[in-house]
Amino acid sequence: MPLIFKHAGMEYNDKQIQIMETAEILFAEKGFNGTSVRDIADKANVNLAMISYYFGSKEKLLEALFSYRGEYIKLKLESMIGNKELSSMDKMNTLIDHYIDKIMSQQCFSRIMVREQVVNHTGTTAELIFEMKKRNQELITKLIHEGQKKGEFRKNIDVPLMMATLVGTANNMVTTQHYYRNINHLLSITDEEFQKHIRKKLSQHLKKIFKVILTNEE
Amino acid sequence: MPLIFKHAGMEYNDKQIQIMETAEILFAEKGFNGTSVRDIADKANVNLAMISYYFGSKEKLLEALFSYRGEYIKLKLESMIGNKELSSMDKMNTLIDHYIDKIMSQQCFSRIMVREQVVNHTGTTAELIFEMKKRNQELITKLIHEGQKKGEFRKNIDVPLMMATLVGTANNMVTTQHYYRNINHLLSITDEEFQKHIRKKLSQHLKKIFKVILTNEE
Amino acid sequence: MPLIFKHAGMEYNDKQIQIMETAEILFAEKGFNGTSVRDIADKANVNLAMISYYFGSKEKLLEALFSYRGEYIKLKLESMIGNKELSSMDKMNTLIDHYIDKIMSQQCFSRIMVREQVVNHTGTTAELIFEMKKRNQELITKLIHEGQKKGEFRKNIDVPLMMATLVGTANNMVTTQHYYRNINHLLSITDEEFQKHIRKKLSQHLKKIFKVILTNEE
Amino acid sequence: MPLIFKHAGMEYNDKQIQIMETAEILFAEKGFNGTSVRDIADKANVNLAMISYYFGSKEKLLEALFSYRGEYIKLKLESMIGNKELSSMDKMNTLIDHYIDKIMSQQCFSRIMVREQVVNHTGTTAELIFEMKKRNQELITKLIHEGQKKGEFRKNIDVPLMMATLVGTANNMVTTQHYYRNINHLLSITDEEFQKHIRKKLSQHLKKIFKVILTNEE
DNA sequence: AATGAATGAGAATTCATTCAT
DNA sequence: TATGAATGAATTCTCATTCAT
Repeated sequence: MPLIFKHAGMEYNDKQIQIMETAEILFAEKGFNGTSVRDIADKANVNLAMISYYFGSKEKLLEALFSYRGEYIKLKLESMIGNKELSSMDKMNTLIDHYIDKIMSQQCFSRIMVREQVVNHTGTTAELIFEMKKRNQELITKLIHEGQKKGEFRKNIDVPLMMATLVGTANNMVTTQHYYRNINHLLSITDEEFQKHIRKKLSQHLKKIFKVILTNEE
Repeated sequence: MPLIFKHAGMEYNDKQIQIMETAEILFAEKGFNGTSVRDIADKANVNLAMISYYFGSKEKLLEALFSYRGEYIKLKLESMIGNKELSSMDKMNTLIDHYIDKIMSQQCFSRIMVREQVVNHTGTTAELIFEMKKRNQELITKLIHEGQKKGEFRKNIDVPLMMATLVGTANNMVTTQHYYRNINHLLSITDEEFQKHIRKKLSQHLKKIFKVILTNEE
Repeated sequence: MPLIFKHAGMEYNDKQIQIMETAEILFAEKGFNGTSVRDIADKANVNLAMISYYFGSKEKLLEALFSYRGEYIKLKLESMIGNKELSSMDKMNTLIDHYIDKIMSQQCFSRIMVREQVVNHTGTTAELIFEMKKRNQELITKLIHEGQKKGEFRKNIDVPLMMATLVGTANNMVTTQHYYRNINHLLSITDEEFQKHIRKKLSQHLKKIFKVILTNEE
Repeated sequence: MPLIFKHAGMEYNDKQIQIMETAEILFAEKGFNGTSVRDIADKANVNLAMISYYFGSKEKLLEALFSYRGEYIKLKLESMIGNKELSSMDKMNTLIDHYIDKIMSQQCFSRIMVREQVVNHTGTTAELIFEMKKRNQELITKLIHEGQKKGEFRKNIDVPLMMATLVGTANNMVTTQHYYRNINHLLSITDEEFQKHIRKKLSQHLKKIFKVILTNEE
């Protein structure tokens, strides 16, 4: 059984990646429970039994997907924290763009995360999400403390609430973009242009909000 | 057949409400596909066949739940729009509190909505959500136009983006509140107090944000 | 329970007849097992429970239908047997027309009989069919003996085989009439005309056949 | 998925044949709707899920059975049509025997066909029956035209009516054979002998009838 | 290392019937 | 006498997983 070796710094072969990326699309589209392993096998053009063979179970496939997709933000964050040449607000703005970039470029995964977060908070997946969240929040808190120390940011910043706005707004846009496109008469532009448009709008919008949250005294 | 009379102004009997409210809890906890009708029947202490008997199918039960829970905001909104004694900003602040109130007091239903919005945008449920969203957005747009005409609000307000922040932030808080409670050392207070705390925090936070979005020229 | 009085010379009230005639149409269309009592109740515009109330069970409803429809041929046959003014061949031809008339005018019931005959030969319905068949066969055998005694008919007539041709041909025409209409380019005439056409054709056809069977010495 | 390869010239593996032949017996005995897939699985000694696995659904199992059993007559007919050494009447007599042989040797399937023909004329099964019927009728019509051209057969032969007698008589005998055996005092002979007896009787009977239909002028 | 065949468990739904009123 | 509400049993079908090869 090749299942054992998948831990910590796990690496996946082509077949496994192919399966995970297909599963990602289907999970995003129909939900975890709404997707059968047969659906995944068919769409990924692999043998049905291969999914159990490589991942052990459907549940573990989801966990693998989380470990495969979840490493992204951390790296970006860590590399930035120590940088002395940037102001704390610059860093925060960069961070906002990183979050937007992650959510927008991994829309399928974002949808899955949103769904999984909503349901009951037990199981390995929930733990993975929790860990990810916690780690990110710690780094951001560090960044904010830094800004507070430098006098750039005001005191009494409720980090989780602030993050709820960042993540909540971006995720909400991802899940309601078809509606946004309708309302704002953006049906004629290409999808690529539309994605760019949303990113820009989100970026301006959230930066403006964050500026108020982080600096406005009153 | 008791199925027929469920249209427009639909009224539900005690058994039906009992089933819907049980389903709501379970759907929120385990997702629609993760909940079996047997789960619902068991928890609601009704016969398994009664669910099909009263609602026709699991899908239609969800739809019934939407029609049962979805009428709330509209009424609140409509009654406020015409009020001449309030400033537009007052109305908007009232609206924010209404949204928070709805999302916080119907947390299970909010979770279900979030999940359903994430998956594929077809089917009766999706249509119901779409209609609800559209109706609300139209009323809010009206309110904003009113404020713009009076000079209270600035031009160029992106309503869907603004709503994404309102709804996205509140929903994100609902789904991550256990985490919030941990981080902010609020484990000792009662749940009731905690809920009150969140509401207050959310209210302040979103009102502050909205003030900037709606008035700040820059 | 009003079930008791339904035996022997049973009489049915309007509601019961309404139910039986609706059931007859549906049984013919979708088969006994393919028709639910709910289907019947809906189509007959009666309360669902009324069917059990009046007939005891779905099975007994079918039996009632058989007793309601099955009395027809016997009477016709009996009244003819003793008639001394007709030749045996005349009687046989009249009999053929009676059978055709019965099968053609009660097509739904004929279909049901065909279906029920095909399945396993146990149960009250099977017994009813068997009784009916036996009685008819006895009368016909009497008629044939009469003809043989008079020298009109030849010896060695296999009555069941002969009846198989009479009943089998007519039933086959009933169940494949849509096909017959296609093949013979009779799509433009009215249904009434078409039914008349089939009856006439069947009558000529079977009389010709019977003449050979009954008289040709070979 | 083993479902895909079942098209046109379809071949079935042992398990599939085992299932189909068991289903055939049960469908003949209790009707399609009267037989549950569980019945079939139990009697065929296969896993319940295997039936869906191999055939997709109960309905498709019936269709498979039709495709498995329905190819028989066509081949016999086609190989005979062109034969120049036989008279048209010889061919017709051979045809009669072929039909009798098919119906008598595949009694279960014949019963199923009779039942399915009786109910509503929609769905794949109905289409399969229709196609089969049409094809056979066309070949027989060809044969009759040949006989008419040669002066062997009279004009104005109603083919569907003639076929109704052939098929209707044989099917009626199949479904009422237990009754026939009773009446004609054939209870002491073995089943094998009885079957042979019926075939012979049917053959003589139908050939005699066909001779009249096809040649007798008046 | 990879897979076709198979399966036990459980899914949603329908059904004929019952029963209190 | 008639019926709305209710239900236990059975239905077909799908599912994730296993296992021999």
